[in-house]
Amino acid sequence: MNHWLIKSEPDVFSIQDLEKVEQEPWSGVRNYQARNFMWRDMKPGDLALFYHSNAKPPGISGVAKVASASYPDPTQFDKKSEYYDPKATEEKPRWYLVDFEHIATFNELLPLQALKDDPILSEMLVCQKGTRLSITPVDKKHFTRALKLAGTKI
DNA sequence: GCCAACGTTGGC
DNA sequence: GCCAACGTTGGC
Repeated sequence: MNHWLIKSEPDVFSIQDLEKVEQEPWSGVRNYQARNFMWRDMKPGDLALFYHSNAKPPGISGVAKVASASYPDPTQFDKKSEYYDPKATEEKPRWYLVDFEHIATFNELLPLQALKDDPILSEMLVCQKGTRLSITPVDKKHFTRALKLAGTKI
């Protein structure tokens, strides 16, 4: 099983939103590296840290689970969508996504600063300067450590 | 609001 | 295929 970190701006879609809807298609990813992770590497049952970016403060807010195989992101075909891609066709889709299912919401956000202050978690990609990828692979040891610091068991 | 980092676009 | 210009991300 692989572990991941997925970023979302809480103003747009937060862990609380995911908790409400229970499951959500991760649409709108328009970066090839992030797409490849979803399309090629994510498997149903994989677990992801849910990270709030552009938040005050930013940090990990909970855990989600990959709940589907990958399939074409329908918003790429929708002319009314802000994620519409004129170069994508139904025959040759460009963008793929998976569904995520809510697993846990942390009692308290695990802030980015706490990740940076931790000798183990500070190795994570999200702590490195200039890492803008919205989906990154995470070592199991980092995933486990984050849950421990958050005081959450799943 | 600033700005560093970095991905994408398009002219050549 | 190079690379400058441009746009976006996201912490601060």
